[in-house]
Amino acid sequence: MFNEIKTHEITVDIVILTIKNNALNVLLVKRNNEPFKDKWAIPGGYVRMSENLDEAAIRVLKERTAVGNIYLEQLYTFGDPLRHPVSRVITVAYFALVRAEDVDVVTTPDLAWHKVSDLPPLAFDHKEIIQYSLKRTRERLEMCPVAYQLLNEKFTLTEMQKAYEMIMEKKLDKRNFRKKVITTEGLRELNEFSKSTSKRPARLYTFETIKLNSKRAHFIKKGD
Amino acid sequence: MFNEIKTHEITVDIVILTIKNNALNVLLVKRNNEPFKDKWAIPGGYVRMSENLDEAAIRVLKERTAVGNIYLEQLYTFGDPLRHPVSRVITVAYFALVRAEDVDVVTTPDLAWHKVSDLPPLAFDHKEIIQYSLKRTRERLEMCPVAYQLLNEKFTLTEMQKAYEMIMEKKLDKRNFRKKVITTEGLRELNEFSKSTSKRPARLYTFETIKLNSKRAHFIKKGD
DNA sequence: GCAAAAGTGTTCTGTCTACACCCATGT
DNA sequence: ACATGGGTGTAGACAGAACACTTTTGC
Repeated sequence: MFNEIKTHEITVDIVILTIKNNALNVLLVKRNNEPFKDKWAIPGGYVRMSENLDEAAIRVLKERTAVGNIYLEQLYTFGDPLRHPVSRVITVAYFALVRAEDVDVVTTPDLAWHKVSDLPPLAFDHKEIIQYSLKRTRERLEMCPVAYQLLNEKFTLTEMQKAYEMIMEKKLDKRNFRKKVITTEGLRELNEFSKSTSKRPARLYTFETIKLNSKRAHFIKKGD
Repeated sequence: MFNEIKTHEITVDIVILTIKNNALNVLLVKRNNEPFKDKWAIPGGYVRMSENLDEAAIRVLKERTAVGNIYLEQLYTFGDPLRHPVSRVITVAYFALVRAEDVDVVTTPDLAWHKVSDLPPLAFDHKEIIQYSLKRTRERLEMCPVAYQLLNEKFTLTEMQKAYEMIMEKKLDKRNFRKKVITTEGLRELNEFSKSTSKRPARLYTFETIKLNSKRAHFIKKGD
């Protein structure tokens, strides 16, 4: 009986977020097959028999980007029978936060960063998946300094504040932000200063230790 | 190639929690098939082609219990290739909070409530799934009054405090608890008092409105 | 009348918010 | 010298924590 068929196609799809050009960006691929041919989608792939879900997510991530220092967390599993117009595909969605300076993506007309505030039409339910990943990122931000995963290894407090403001979608008070952040465990003040930008150089900071808020989230280091 | 096989068996498993006998309890079934024959497990079942994941979870829930007023939320998807010793089964875990007074479970030697503080050996990775559901319940408790889903429709503040203490696994201060809870939106003081227990009767309260913290969580009402 | 649980306020402390000016540098 | 972003402190509001006694009832 149709209802009793019990094997399904399972994919992982990954929302890969980074900060680029002063905005939060997500990596999208243009589909070159039906369904949704020529529409943009988040990167994904089938789960293989021999790998667990996290491994599948990491594999898909590495197929698209050469990156070190990734924050990776399972987001939610989407399984509406109609989410895929042709067959039944259940997808385990992940989201990843990556550093712009660490990312090595060869962007082509078919693989590109898009501002999350200005997304093209997306395949499947990928818009919903991206929206949910933003909500989850906001929640994480309040609990542990995941934002550091979006920042370069050395960063100024203004850069960090910009990152928070982008994700939280609201302006923060400079003095209050710095006061709070400086008391954060694991943040270290460096004796180095930004030089690139004109005007007064800003002190650089770095994170020495990060506490994960869940044993089910991963920080993947360069070379893993 | 083996690695490329892309369909999997997919199940939903549900951690069903309630308060019984002054303790947090989880509903378990005794398996009557291999693998793990005669071990306890959380209720689960295969996802059918025509239903989405939430529907599958609700169906499994209703196969085991006749209940109204359920809080139901997707928990996490477990997909380790070795979690099932025989075949590859990926499970989307859910957790449900139900009211003792609403639950109609015919408990038998093969279907019974167990105190979460005193679990028997469990099949598969179900121990881990239960642990994670408790963590999530704690998180939810801090954000929205899901505890009301575990309490009877009318309850005393002491009962509510006991529920919080069981889930948070720590003692709370009576005066502070009451002060905070009474300012909660949606809690209504009734002109009724508990009679059953000896000693001074306690005022009863009820929730009139509950805010969900996520559009992906459900309150399922009686008769749905 | 006594055992048992119900009910009730105040103080302290730490955290979050709002808010405006001087400083160091490059041009 | 001036334009630009970097850097700094204080006061008020609010929320959470600590803490002990009186009240009401059943027996």
